[in-house]
Order: sequence, then structure tokens, then C-alpha cells
Amino acid sequence: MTLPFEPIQVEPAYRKVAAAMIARITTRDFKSGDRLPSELELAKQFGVNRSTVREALRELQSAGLLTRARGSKLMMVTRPQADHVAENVGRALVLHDVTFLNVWESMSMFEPPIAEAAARRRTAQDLEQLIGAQKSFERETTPRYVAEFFAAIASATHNPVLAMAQIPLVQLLEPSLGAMIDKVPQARSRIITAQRRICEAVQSRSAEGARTWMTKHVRDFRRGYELAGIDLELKIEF
Amino acid sequence: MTLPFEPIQVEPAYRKVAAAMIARITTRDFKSGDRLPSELELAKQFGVNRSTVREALRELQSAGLLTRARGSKLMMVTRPQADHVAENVGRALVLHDVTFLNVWESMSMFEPPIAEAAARRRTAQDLEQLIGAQKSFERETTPRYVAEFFAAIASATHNPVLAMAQIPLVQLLEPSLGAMIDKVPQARSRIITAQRRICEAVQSRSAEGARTWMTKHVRDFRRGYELAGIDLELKIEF
DNA sequence: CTCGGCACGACTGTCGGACAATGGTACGGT
DNA sequence: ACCGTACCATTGTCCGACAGTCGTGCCGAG
Repeated sequence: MTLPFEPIQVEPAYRKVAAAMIARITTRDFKSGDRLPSELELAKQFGVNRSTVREALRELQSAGLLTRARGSKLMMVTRPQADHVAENVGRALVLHDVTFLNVWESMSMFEPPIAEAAARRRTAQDLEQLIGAQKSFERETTPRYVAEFFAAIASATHNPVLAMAQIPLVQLLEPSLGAMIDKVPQARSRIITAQRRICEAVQSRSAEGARTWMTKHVRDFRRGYELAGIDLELKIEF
Repeated sequence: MTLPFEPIQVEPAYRKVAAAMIARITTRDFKSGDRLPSELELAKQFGVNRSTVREALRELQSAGLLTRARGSKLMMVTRPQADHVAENVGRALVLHDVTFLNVWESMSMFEPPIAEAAARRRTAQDLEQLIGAQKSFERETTPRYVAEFFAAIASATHNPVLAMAQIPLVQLLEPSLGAMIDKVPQARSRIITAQRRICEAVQSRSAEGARTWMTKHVRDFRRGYELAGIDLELKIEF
């Protein structure tokens, strides 16, 4: 018995070019903030046509590795921003027919320990940011500020993984959260209370307090959806 | 005081085309498995050049929305595969300088509740898959099977969000896990024991058992890294 | 009638060239 | 030192072309 041949796959040039450039970025050969060589220059270096280079560039752009400063025409290398990545993740989840329950369950698992870590490790600046988000929500009860609050909590853990994991969830819930807040009268005050308590716990570095209040906070979300008559088994759409 | 104008942004045609196609996919107008119209056809419909369409296609491809059956030349619409998305997420995390400690901490937060949910909701098929992964690792102690084991656990929760959240973590750890297993003699048996216990707990639907053994299992990883002399503050590379 | 082979057509991957628009930049004037 | 301007580089888009190949349908052999 001879061992079978590997299925040979011919990768088109634009994929190879993209892979080569991605490699150069992940090895920090191109650092964040660097200007990329011009398309013509790249084409010359790779020995391919400019059109081919452009196709490769689109791939990096979609991965968030390349962005253009507002109103500028030059492309810069960047570390992928969390919300950009989260958008892709969110789309993937939607296409996998995730339900509100799925997302809520994930939040109920992830957020309490995140809050706990935030309480332990927050800096003065983190706290300021967190309280800022909380005050913003008191002023204007927009789901955007709820998202900001969660982002501030995650950021206070100083663990990029946690931030990255959590953003898509909130992003997915955000639209329906607005509807829920509008329909359920007591939602506003319950959210405000929970946020305040969490802020206090984080301020006094009370890991236990942050965890229990975050647990309540997330549980409230589910209660809110039920009161608003939103079917938790409903598939989330964009 | 007049309210300020929105900063007007001119989006290039290839972005608009991509956005339009993504919209058609997320609304299920194009369903998974459908063939896309040919590039020429799309160019005619959008009223742009084929090159422009091709640039847009690369973006969808990079988002995992378009794939080509092996050896085929036709493009098909697909729901983004978890490992494809995970690759992008992983790259983003690497570029954000995540450390082993960051990833490990996230796993220590996420995995125990995931195991708990898996024990509650697993089907006979899930169990089979899980035990299969466990047996594979016993046969050949490759980190790939560790990843498979975690994937099986997450899949048993029947919550796509959890699977999606967890894959990048294991993926990031996988290479160094191999090194750790090679360096620490007792690592193999400890992993095997933990996996067995988790399997048993999942089999008997013992949520508590699954959680506690998963907690131990993840804690072992950290211990293993320390014994192998791997600095936990080290930034992960690809 | 079924199956394998063949020819044709459709489509993708890649190339070369071209041009308008505009951001970047260096120069020269104040 | 600062500002305006003219030039240059670069991006976005289009056109046309061609090789390679996958899919498909036709046809002849068994």
C-alpha cells in the first residue's frame, strides 16, 4: 500500500500575493501605521499585474489589515479594529441562524467573569470610561450606550481576547435591545440600577459584587425580552 | 447654531458592489449552496466593469461568504465556516499582542460553563463525536485532537455562538500546546485523564462534573506551560 | 440503451494599457 | 515662517484580449 497523494490545489496568484502580504504583516515586517508600497510598486515586486495586486489588497482590506485615513488616498497597515472583526463574526453568526437565546446564553456565561476580572484590574482611567458610559445612558437611554458600557467593562480587564469575544454579542443584540427598552417601561430604571451597582463594585474593586450584579443585569435582559413579547427562539437578523 | 454636516464619504464602486452582494446574502436572497451569477453577468447587472466586480468578490471571499468546491471553478454562496472566521479573529488577536495568559484566562472563563451546557444538552451523536476525539488523542497525542475535543464539547451545546467564540482560542494555543506536551512528561496522562472524566460527566449528563473537570483540565494547561518554562506573558505569534 | 470520449462554449485568472480625479509634495513667492 | 500653486504619484475604473479549464451536450462504440 502506497500512501495516497495529497490533493494538489492550484492557488491563484491573487491568493498567493495576499498570503505573502499577510505574512509580512503578522511578522511585523510591516508595522501598524506603515504606508504600503504603491500598487504599481507591489506589482513589480511580485511580478504580477496591478489588477492582481488590487484583488489581493481587497482581501487584506476585508480582514481589517489595511485601512485608509478618512479622506486620504493612501492605504495604511493597521491592526484589525475589534468592531471591524466583530462585524464579520456577527454576520457569520446570523448566517448560522443564531437565536436571541443563543446570544443571551453566551452573554450570561461570559459577562459575569469578565466583570469580575474588570473589578480586579481596572485602572483609574478604565473606571472613568466606565462611569462615562453609565452616565451617558442615564442621560439618553440608547442601546448604543449599553454596548459602550459592556465594551468599557471588557476593556477594563486589559485582556484583548475578552473584548474581542464580547463585542459581537452586544452588537448582535443592540437593535432588538432598543425595541425592548421602548416596550418595557421598567427596563430603563433596571438597567440604570444595575449599571450603577456594577460601577460601584468596580470602583471598590469588589470582584464578587461586580460578578453578582452583572449576573443580575444579564438576567434582566432575558426578562425584558420576555416581557416585550420577543420570542427568544427567534433567529437574529441584520 | 446649525447642526454640523455629516462627513461625506465617497465609497468606491467595488465597496458598494460588495455591500450590495453581502446584503443579498444576509437577507437569504442568495442562499447557502446557490451558484453566483457569472462575473460578466454581475458586471452587466451592476453596470460596472468586470474588474470592479472581481475586487468586490475578493471581499466576500475573504469574509467566507463565497467558496469554491474543491477543484471546481464555480463559486458558491456559503455560510462562513467557523474555522475560517476563527482564522481572521486569531490574526487580529495576534496583532493586538495577546499573551498566552490572555488566552488562557479566557479559556478558564469560557470553557467550564460551556462544558456544563454540553453535559445538559448533548445528544447521543454529540457524545459519540466527543468520545471519538478523546480516543483519537489517546491513540496519538497531537494537539490537533485537543482542539477537536474542545470543538466537540462546544458543538454539543448546540449554541453556534459558543463554538464560534471558542475556536480561535484553541487555535491560538495549538502550536505551543504541542511543544508543551513534548516537554512535560506527565502532560499526556493528565490530559487523557481529564478528557476521560469530562466524557464520563457528559455521558451521565452531570453538569457539575463536567464543569469541575473542565476547570481542572484548563488549570492543567497553565501548569503545563509553567513546567515547560514557557513564559505566560509571551506574545503569541503565528 | 448506456457509457466513454470528444468538441464546444462559458467562465475564471491574468495581463497590458489607458485615463480621469485627486491627494501629496516640493517649489517659489510673500 | 507661512501660504498658494503647479506638478507628480497614486488610486479607481474601464476596455480589450487570451490561455486554461470546467461543464455540458453530442456522438459513436459496446
